[in-house]
Amino acid sequence: MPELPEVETIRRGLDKDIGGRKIRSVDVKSMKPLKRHPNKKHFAAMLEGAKVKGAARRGKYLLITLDNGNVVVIHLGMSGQLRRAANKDEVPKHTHIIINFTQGGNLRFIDPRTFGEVFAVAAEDLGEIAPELAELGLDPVDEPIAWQTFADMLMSRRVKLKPMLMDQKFLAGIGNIYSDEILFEAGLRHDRTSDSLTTQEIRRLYRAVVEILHDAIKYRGSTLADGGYLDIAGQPGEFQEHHRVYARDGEACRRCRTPIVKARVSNRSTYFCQQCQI
DNA sequence: ACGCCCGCCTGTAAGC
DNA sequence: TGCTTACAGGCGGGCG
Repeated sequence: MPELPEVETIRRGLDKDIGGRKIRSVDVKSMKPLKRHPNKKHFAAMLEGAKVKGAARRGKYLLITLDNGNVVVIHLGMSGQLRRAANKDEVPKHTHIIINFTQGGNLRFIDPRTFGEVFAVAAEDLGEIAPELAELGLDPVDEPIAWQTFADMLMSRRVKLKPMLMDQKFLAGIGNIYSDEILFEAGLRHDRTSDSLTTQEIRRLYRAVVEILHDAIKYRGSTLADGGYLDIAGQPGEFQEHHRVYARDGEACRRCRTPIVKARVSNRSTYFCQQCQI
């Protein structure tokens, strides 16, 4: 659920909200998200007493940098949320970690399905502890991709477009929702192979990747019917109102009025317009 | 090299 | 009404 636009919205909130704050203490309610730590103390000790420098993002990963040289890495998985709260606020179910600030208030990591992960690491050990971060592909929002690089990546492989867009080693940050929206915008079917695209189609796909992600960030991400994604203030996004295919099966295509089709592709819901996407 | 499936997990909703 | 089942999907791993 949280893909690049949602994570970026959270990053901006964090940067503004907790930047400069000092960490007084850390409550670990459950070790579930701390897969890479032997115990609670090992994690807490890397945070306590440090001041937050800022929040960065790589694909779907959040990186909170501290002034003691450590980095807190957060992946929200499918149902992870970060929430700013006051000390007296009720602690909801599935709250795994609470980071308390000296100025008052705290930041909570909440995750019902526990696919998310949190770990702290010395910045210089990041590559060793988290090789998957080093393997991430280009971030289409963080670093503008050269047109030729994009075309080369497509032409050098024979893969289906949807799995390719969702491959974090190719481009970082795109998941199930935005791959469908990007493919609609580009007018391409999910099962077209990467090396079958004409120059014009490559250009359309390239443009769609950048446009859809920027647009989604502008509307602060997508909050689906299950309310799985909320920003750090607990506010939903609005991009779901602009979805043209995702979760719109049976509804009329906004471009041609043909009903949007839902298919199950490699065990994932895929939405597309049979008329507009070739 | 690539496609596809599974397991991880829980809340929600549909179906019998 | 109450149970069972399917579904939501990010990601790593395994298999064909």
